Amino acid sequence: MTGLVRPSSTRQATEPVRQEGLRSINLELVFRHILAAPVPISRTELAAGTGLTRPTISRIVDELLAGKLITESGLTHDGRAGRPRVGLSISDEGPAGLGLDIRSDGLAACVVDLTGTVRHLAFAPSTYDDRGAPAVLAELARMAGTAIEATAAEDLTVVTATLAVPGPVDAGMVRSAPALGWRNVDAGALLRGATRHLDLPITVDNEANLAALGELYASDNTLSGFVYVSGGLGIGAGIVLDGQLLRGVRGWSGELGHVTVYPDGKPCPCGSRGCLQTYASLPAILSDDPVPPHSTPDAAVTTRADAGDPATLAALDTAGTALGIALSDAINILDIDTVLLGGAFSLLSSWLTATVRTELNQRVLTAAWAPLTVRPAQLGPDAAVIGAALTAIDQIRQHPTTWLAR
Amino acid sequence: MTGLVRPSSTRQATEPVRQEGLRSINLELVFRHILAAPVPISRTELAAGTGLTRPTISRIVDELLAGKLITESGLTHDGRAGRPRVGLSISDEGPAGLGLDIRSDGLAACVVDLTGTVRHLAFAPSTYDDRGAPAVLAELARMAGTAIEATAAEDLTVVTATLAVPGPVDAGMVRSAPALGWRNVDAGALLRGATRHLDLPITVDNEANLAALGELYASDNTLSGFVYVSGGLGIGAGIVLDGQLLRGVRGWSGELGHVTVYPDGKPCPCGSRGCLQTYASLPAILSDDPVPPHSTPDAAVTTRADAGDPATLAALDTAGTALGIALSDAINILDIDTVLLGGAFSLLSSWLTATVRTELNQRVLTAAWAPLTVRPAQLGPDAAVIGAALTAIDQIRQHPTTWLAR
DNA sequence: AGTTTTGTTTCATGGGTTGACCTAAACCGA
DNA sequence: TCGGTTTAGGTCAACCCATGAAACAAAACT
Repeated sequence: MTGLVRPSSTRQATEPVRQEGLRSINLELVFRHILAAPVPISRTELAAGTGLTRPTISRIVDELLAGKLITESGLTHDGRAGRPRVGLSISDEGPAGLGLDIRSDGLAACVVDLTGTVRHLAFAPSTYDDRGAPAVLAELARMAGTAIEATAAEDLTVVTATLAVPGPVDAGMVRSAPALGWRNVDAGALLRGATRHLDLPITVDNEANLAALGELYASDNTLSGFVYVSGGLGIGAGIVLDGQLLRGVRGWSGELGHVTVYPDGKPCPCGSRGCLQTYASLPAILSDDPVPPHSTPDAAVTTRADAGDPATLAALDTAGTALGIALSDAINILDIDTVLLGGAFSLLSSWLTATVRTELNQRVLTAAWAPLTVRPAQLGPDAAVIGAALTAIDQIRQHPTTWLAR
Repeated sequence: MTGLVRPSSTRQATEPVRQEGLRSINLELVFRHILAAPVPISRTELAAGTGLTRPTISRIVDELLAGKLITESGLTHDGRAGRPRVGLSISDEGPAGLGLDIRSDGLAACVVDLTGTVRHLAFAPSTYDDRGAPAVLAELARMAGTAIEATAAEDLTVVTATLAVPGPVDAGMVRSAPALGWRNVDAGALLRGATRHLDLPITVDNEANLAALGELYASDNTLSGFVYVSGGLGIGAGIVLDGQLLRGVRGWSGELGHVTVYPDGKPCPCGSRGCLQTYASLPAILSDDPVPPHSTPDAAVTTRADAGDPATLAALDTAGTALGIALSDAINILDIDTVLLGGAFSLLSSWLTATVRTELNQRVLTAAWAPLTVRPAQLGPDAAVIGAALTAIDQIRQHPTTWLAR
């Protein structure tokens, strides 16, 4: 994995750059080169790649080694004459990122190291009907503690945490998360309180946004612009353009579930009519059939579809059509070339993909000469936790100087 | 006007920064501070604002003065004790940007100086039925020559040109512009050929995109995220988020005219059904009534609406509703807070705004707690030319070093 | 004339570069 | 097997150049 880093030729400083700042810029440049290298890279190769001289590279590498951000990983004997090169690669010890996720079926925690490898992944099934937000976040704080302890044994230091929540978030405040029965819950403050002893900086973000970032990492940056559609009790979307998450003015972008599909269609709890959610969310696909006890909506739909239940198949067709219409709106507006079906949709993709493609090909103006990709997400239900952990560590990946200055 | 500049805390270098690069970073920082200042600013104020020391500011200011990017504009006697401050402001001589626009009713050319002031604006009524792209672009090249000559007399040097075209553009290639009857016309190459003697770097972009940038400038950066909807024979949109134009993966974003409003609605020439264009474009509002000779579609609609023609008023209502639905999709997806009605819609706004607002308030999820603004665009039909000229000059505004190094 | 603030000059600092020289560790040919 | 060759990497000087600090000059006010 090479991370979220995208080259950008523009440089916009808001504060002056002094000589010391110069070193940190070049240090970050070198670090990004090491991040981007698929195999361990030598000092000389770095000098050639960055344009800096060997003495400067040596200085910087020494600093990175001292800060445990990179490691020397043995010699490369490639048969050529001369002294073998010393490989440098991102350290799998040192700083790490913690991801936390409140999923419809339980709580998840995840630790990712600097290389982007998942080092810890825990899941605890849970429901939310009977418990309030403080209890849920206290439980999550316990899981965070366990994750930090477990990875500390492997010489990892968790430096930041990101919490994924199924709903729009605004500076740590969860505006509304119907799946959890939350309204205006200050999840950031609650979690900070519950993890006070850990002293972690905590960020809260939308689940679909983080899952999109997870998929971006997992794709090794082969995706340039895509929508991650997360199906569940509601429908959310994370939009990535040019390797960057599109957050909107207030961070409430990606409300695909409330895009109008049929202007005079079914009423939606939001007050509008014909929202995508009323056709393609799990409750809509299940219509009024109750979910059997000890099962989940996700499982109920897949088992019925597998069994060939005609009502369910018809509902999936309706859902796919509606999803395709909403997505073609998004693509006409945004000009992106890939759709990732995530959340519950990743399990249902075999019933949805064809229908979605049909609608896209008909309705997206540029589809005629620029093909679109529709495929299930890679990381499945763990996309959001992993994305959250990766986001947390990405701050250090992009700005290693802040970690070195700790 | 303060320009497109937005502070960005991230710094991502792809090439090493040496001492000289350091100076250029700080030079650009200082230049942006001067751009952002509403009134002439002194060296000492710059030092306080940027965090650099006065000697450094003096050095940089000397360079900017030598390069004619700024001028010393007299002393400020504000009654306080001490030596009076020497005001520094953006030069209204020196580099300038040229904008060119192929409008449905004619050709336009515009020159804007570094301060963002329009210094030259010319319009030549014209139709396209009888002429091919080469003839049109040759005419435009003549207008460019005149504009450059006229402004050279005022000590302005046009350094770049941007061409606005009503249709999706891809590296200078106009994919399709139905209003002009163009398909796959390499407008960039043709214009470069016709202006070879002027030796200008030429960019081609979508008309709605450039108009959006024009409105952004004109708003003095009070807009953070907005959609500029351009009504005409078709419907296009320019989307600005965080002060930056959203171009999409291939630069084809903003195809609002082909957003699906009624999935089983009227067929559209694009092959789909129920596209916004089939309800809200000028031809749709005029339905089948022919435009009188010596009039334009724009004028025909406004005169009929002013006269209270019931069919036209009904059509405007349908158009407003469809526009509101499509815009609410865009806002749910993008999270922006302002809609600017541009092109022909700016003339029709008194009949459209209320209907659009109604739909937005019903269909946008966040409208309940975050109010939306809907208003006509400020610059009217000249938005695109002005935006094009501003884009051209904006390269120097953002990276003055490239101009100094010429 | 003294004060205050602005803008400039002078000098020291410090980072990066160049270039030279050196060591380490592989290969190669005798 | 051994010394020569080749390449990687480290170390040291000298230099460049932008910034910062402090002293200095300029132009207003009191």
